[in-house]
Amino acid sequence: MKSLRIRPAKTIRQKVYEYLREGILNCEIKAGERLVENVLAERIGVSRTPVREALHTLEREGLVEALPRIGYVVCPISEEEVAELCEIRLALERVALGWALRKNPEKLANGLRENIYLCEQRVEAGDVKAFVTLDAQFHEWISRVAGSKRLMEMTRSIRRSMLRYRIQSIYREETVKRAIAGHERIVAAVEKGDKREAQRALRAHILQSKKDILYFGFKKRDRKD
Amino acid sequence: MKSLRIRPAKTIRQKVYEYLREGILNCEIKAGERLVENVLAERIGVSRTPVREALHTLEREGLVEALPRIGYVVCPISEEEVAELCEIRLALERVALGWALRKNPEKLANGLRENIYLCEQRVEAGDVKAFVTLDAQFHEWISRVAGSKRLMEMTRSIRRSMLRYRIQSIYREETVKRAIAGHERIVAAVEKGDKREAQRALRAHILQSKKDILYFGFKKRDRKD
DNA sequence: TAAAGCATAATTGGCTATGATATATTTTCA
DNA sequence: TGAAAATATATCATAGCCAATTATGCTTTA
Repeated sequence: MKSLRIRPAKTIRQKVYEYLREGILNCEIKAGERLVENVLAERIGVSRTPVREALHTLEREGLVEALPRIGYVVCPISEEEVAELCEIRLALERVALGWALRKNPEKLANGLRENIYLCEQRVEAGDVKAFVTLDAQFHEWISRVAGSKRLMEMTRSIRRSMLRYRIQSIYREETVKRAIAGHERIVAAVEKGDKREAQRALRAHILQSKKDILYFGFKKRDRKD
Repeated sequence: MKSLRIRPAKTIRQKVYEYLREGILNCEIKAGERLVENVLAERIGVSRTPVREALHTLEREGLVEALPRIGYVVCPISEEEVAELCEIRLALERVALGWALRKNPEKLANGLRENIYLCEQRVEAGDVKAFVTLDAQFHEWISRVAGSKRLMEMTRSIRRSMLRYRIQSIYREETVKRAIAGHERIVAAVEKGDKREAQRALRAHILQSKKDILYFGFKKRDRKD
């Protein structure tokens, strides 16, 4: 019997792109660091072409800056940008939540409720790190039920970008528990079918996470420039 | 005296990208049409490399779909997508308007007021088509004053995508005049410093344009599938 | 010594050619 | 007719090359 393959095999440029993206988001590749086509190609063991194209994709996503004929550098970070991203994210996820509630509130509620269950289970077991993935899934579920591929891509991209900053705060039990409480409030409103309250809860949740990020991600800095 | 050049010369891939983008937005390249690297490269008179990279950019922007190992096709259009885009656009421009009002309301008001003046001038002179550009500039100004490069890119990209649909409605004197009136209401609120009214006006304006697009862009269709 | 000028290196942009791979289409043959 | 095989098509990827541009280090000179 032939094997059914829905997803085509990943192209090399996708693999390279994802590899570099993860490196940047996990801060293994630091802000300001240069990315040189040749060096990367040799290190990874592929030709320049897919590396080049992966860098272009990263540029379009805003993770690296392309300086023509000079090279690529990982974009630096700033508090303003975090605040910016949070507000854009909030606006987009509000739209997603509205659509999801209109389209299929039961499906929405069920998925979110299950996610919270998994979160609590993991956190109780001491596995705080699992929250990174589960949190992403929580928010992605909203966009998924909303049914807009475009909106899902946009929110996902923004959430990803923020991972660079969240990394400082997201592993703390304190912030994780607060985030789960935020999720809980959203789900409760969704289950009651209260759209306004759900959006208020989403707003509060995202703004709280913004505070956490800014506090834990930037408090230690002491730059003068 | 030598000319000062801040912006480096455009790369070929940028030119190809813009060329194809305009073609798609103006509907000279129709939805469903295939884009073949070789054919385009030969027709344009460049090698395959920049064409390829331009296609990747178009894909990331959502104008073409990449079928791995098969080719590229111009994305089809649908009413749902237009509605989607309008709502996303509304959410993002609301954010932009809020920031712009907070940052520099005078600069915002002055730019918008001048734009309206230019619009009226052109329309009175019978040049309805000029509105396409001026309308883009009106909305871009809001994002520009807001001061977020990211937000500006996002709203611009969405507005551009919609040009494909707007093309049907935007040249009609009726809709142009209605749009200018919408702009007028926004500016009036901005000049009074009334943020809530400004956002209401923006909302009304964008939703009206949504109606126009859906009416003039889709009323003639009679598909059965 | 310090500044200016020059040569060189580094890096991406772009072109060409070629082969690999996956999909679509046509032909062949039972 | 219908399935299997061959062919065609288009992207994916590699390799190597040159061009354009910027950075850098060295040399020269006042």
